This record gives sequence, structure tokens and C-alpha cells, in this order.
Amino acid sequence: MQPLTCLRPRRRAGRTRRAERMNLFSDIRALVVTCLDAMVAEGALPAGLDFAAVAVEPPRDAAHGDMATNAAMVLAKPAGMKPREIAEALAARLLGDARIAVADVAGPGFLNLRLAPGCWQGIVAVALGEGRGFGRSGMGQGARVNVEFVSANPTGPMHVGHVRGAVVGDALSNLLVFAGYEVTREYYINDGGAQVDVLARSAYERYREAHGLSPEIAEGLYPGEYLIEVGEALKAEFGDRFLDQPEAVWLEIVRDFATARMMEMIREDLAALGVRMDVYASEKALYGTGEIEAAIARLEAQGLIYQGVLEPPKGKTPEDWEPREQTLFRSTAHGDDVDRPIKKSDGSWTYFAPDIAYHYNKISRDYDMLIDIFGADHGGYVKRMKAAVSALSNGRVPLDIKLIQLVKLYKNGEPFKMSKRAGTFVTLRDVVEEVGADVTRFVMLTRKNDATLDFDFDRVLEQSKDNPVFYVQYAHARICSVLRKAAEAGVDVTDAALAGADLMRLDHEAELALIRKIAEWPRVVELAARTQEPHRVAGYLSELAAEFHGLWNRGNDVTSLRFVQEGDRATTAAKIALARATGVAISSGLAILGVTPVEEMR
RNA sequence: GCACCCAUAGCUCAGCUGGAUAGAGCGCUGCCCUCCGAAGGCAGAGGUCAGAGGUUCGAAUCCUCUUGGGUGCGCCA
Repeated sequence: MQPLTCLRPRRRAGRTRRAERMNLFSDIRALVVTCLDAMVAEGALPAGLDFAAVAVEPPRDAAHGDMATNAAMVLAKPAGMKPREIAEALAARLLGDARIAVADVAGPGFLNLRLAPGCWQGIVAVALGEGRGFGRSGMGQGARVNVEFVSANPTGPMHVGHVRGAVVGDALSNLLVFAGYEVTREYYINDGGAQVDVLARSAYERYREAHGLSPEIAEGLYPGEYLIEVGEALKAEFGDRFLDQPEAVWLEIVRDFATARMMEMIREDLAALGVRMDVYASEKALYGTGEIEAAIARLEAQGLIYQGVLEPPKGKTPEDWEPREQTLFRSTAHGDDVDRPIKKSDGSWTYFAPDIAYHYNKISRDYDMLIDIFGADHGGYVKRMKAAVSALSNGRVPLDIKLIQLVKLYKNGEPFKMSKRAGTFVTLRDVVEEVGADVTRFVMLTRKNDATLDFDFDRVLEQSKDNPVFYVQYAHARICSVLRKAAEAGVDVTDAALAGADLMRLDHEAELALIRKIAEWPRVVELAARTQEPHRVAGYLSELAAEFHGLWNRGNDVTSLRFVQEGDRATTAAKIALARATGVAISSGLAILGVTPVEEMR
């Protein structure tokens, strides 16, 4: 077997021992930088150049070669040289490396590279060797990230509006872990405000109902039937102790009881979606511990707290507007548009104060980065929250806030109307029971978080090419199917055996195209992690599946492109290795999305 | 009024954080398959990247303004 020139020992060290993985693009970029350094050393380039903007990317047009670098164009100006001049010198140097077969200067100064035989094929063996870990990156270097998401009020079951945030937060967490970050998934329970009192009163009516009395669900209470069982549970726990008692007697107890029940339900809902939190942080727990006071005191020490009167909002002055003196946070000192109240006029905290304390708590837990995932309707809080975190951490801890746009529901192309009043709102459970957690998750991750998303209950289950979930799953199922078939034909289809196949037999352009797509996976992981955009993973998987199906389809016409070659075990093994490597990349990607790969279609 | 987000093919959207001739699916047109690996394949038409300036070797991408949509804007979280 011909040696694969790209298969060579990798550096390993310390805690990120397994982090230094095969990524052809970063390998070649490193090579480019090494060559540039050498050119500086011998005076072919001036010293002190910044190579940060030098990129090595797959070319848009495959005819341009395997990879392209913009090095010459990026450096031309700072070096005071012509792009072609740099490109030609760089090309000459690159050719000294065994991995570079061709280096052509093209266009305005692009350097198009063609890799030596074996480099691409080597990726197949790497994928087989790393399995589901294929594509893992050490990029995060173990940095600690806290991802706060969902944080739905504990007043009822999760509805469809929460689903997208839950899925995006969970997939983003998976992605960051895969890219070498240490991630905490966290849920902030809003159990300290007025809405949990409303919950308590609503549950109390159901408690009365459980005793055979007719409930009085007044305007503003939660009418949902999910509270009926809470009422019965209250009866089982407390008997008739609270009947005909004033609110002061039972409010707190019923509130804590009902809130705990709601959180139990929410955990179950999340579990049905495949989401598991590491930490459930309680707002209520912040009261009475001095945490809020401590956080505010810290702001005060920086001169950021004062008594003042806010201007009315321009254009839309509320009817009952009157100037009021309040305790304000000088958020404008950290980029906000106006200062924000932290105390109501009666002296109690606004919701913002415990939120500040909560973020202070996260900061003091020594995270390197905070991420909050909010619904788009909370966009107005982004600046003030960032201002608070900036002030509380002295600018040390960055806070990124992802806003999740609306999901529009459709049923067979028709908008699916929900009405809370009529009780026809769609819960998370409804969605999961209707289409399954896998489909729900994948579809929720097909668009970037700040764009609205259409979710059609019928279309997401459609078995056709225009349904990306189906298309990706189908590719995986086909791969499993062809592996079974090869096994029947006597081929050893274990990963270890396949990795030892004569991969140089994979020399057809269509096969190489698929390998190149597989080789992109580690790059996609880093790009998606850097931009914090898990939807890129879903997009990549669609492309990968398309490439695979394309090769499969060509096997219909060109029998030599079929994966199972009658009577030629060596070639079959190589082709099956390619199929399996594709399956590995699909599984790896689906694992980030939290979707289970299927082995056969039904 | 102010702030944030968005505007890409008829439709739904990708577009590598500034790169080469802007892509995919649907729909449309034409051909092929319906025997092997079912839930199709190949090809074609279709674009002022909302508009106008600017930045530079180079802009859908960055900056400014305009237009059009979404969201939010002091004691609700």
C-alpha cells in the first residue's frame, strides 16, 4: 500500500492532548505561514508583517484546485510589494513540501494549490480512526463558558415558542464542547416575581376545585388545565388546611409547591426534547442572601448608582406618565442608551436588580465567557445586561446575547393559528409527539437564530429531497445499508479494518469530491463555534448528504462507482471505507445537533 | 422619536465573519429512468444582492444616509 503522505504523527501535549486533530485546512495554513516566516527570514518579505488575515480555504470553483490562499493579496500592501511577486515566491517555497503538488498563481493574486496524491484519501482513514470524535477541535483551549437558555417562567408547560431557544442553546453548547470549550448549561428560574404569585393563586383555585368547590379563575389568573393535578396534589399534601384561609396563610407555601411542580414539568418537557441542564439557578434564592445588595454595592462603588428622574420615551409618551425619582443604574457609562431603574418607587427591586445579581453570580463563578439566549422580544434588554456585566467584571468577561426569532407554524402550507384564550396553543410536547424530537431539533437548527423560521408539521415529515432532515437521515441509512451489504459479501466492515484498506483506489473525481467535503468538517466545526452559529452544522450536513447521494446516483450509470464491487474485495473495502467515513461525519454532526442518526428508513 | 434585528432568483433561504463567473431546494422548461442500489437523475432559463454614496487591489459582506418590514422603549419578568 502506498504511504499516505498526510498521515503522520501529530503533536500532543498537556490538557489539550487530544485537541490537536487532523484538519487539512489548518495544516496547510500552518504550512503557508511557515513558508512566509522563512521568506521574512531570508529577506524576501519585510519583517513585522501580521499574518492573521492569511486564509486557506476551499475554492468556490473546484477547477481552481484543492485549496486557495489569499496570502499574497493580503500581504501585498503592508509589504509594499506586488501580489504576484509574493505569490510566486510563496509558490516556490510551498512546492518544497511533499504535500503540495501544484501551486498556481491565479486571478488578482490567489494561490491555487493542488495537494499530493494521498492527502485527501488520508482523511478517510482519519475519520475512521476518530469515529464520532472526528472534527473535534481544541480551539476553545478549555475556556469556561456559561450558556444560559430557555429560562421560561415556571408558570406552565413549555410551549412552542420556547422550543427553538432550547434547541439552539443545547446545540450551541454541544458545539462549543466539541470545539474544546468547557460548557455549563444553565436555566434561570424566574421564581421571584409577581407571576409566581399569580401561579399560586391559580393553583389555589384548583386546590379548592379538588375539594369539590367550583374554582374562580379570575381575569389574569392562569386558566390552564395543567394546574388541576397541582390542585389535587395540594389536597393530597395539605388536606383542607388552607380552605377558607386568607391568602397570607397559604400563598408562600402554595407558591413554592406549585413552582416546584412546574419546574418538574419543565424538566420533563426538556428531557423529551433531549435537553439536559447542568444548573437550575433560582431568582428567588438571590433574595435575602445579600447577593443583590452586594452586586448593587459593587456598581455603587464605581459611581454607577444614583437617584434620578428618567426622561419620558420620545414619540410614544404613556398616558399616565409623570416624572418619578428612582434608583438608577448608569448603564450609559457602558454603552446603553439610557440609564435603567433598579428599584421601583416603593423601594423594592425591579426585575433587573436580581438579574444583575444573577449575572454577577455567574461572573464570580469564574467563567471566561457568558452567553445568554433570549427571545427576540427581549432585545431591549441586551444593552443594559451587557452594560451590567461589563461594569461588574471590569470588562473582563464578555457577554454574548443571542436573540431567537419567532417560529411560524404551518400545517400543510396553511398558517397554524394558535390562541391562548381558546386554549389551542401548541406545547413543546405537542410538537415532539407530532413529529419527534429529532425532526424538531434539526428543523429548528436550519436557520440562523436571528431569522424567523417556518415550521410546517407536514412538510418536516415529508420523504423527499427538499426536506433536509430526511435527506441527511436517508444518506446515513443508505450508508448503513451498503455496509450491511458489503458485510454479507465477506468484507470486514469494522472501522479498523476499513482504515487499512487501499484508499488510493478512491481516485475518481466524484469520490474525491465527497472526500473533500468530509475533510471540510473540522473546518466547519471551528467556523460554527467561532461564530456561535450551530445552524451551519445543519447546512454542512445537507451539503455532505447531497455529495453522497450524488455519488450514489452516479453508480446507477457507472457501475465502477458503486460501493460494492462484485468479486473485488479490495476495491469494495476502499469504497466502503469512504461510505463509512461519510457516515462518521454525519454522525458527528448530528451528535452536535442532538439528533440520532437512523440506520434504516421506515 | 430612539435603539436593535432583517431585506439575496417567482417562492423559502444558504453564502466561509472582505475574495475569483453570487449558490441550493421548490416552482418553471426540456430530456432520461421507472431492470440492478425505491422514496428519482441530468440539463436549461431565471439576479441592479432594497436604493444611493463611501472605504480598497476587490464589497451581498465593512461605514454613512434613504426606503421598506419586525421587535422593544420608567414601578411586567
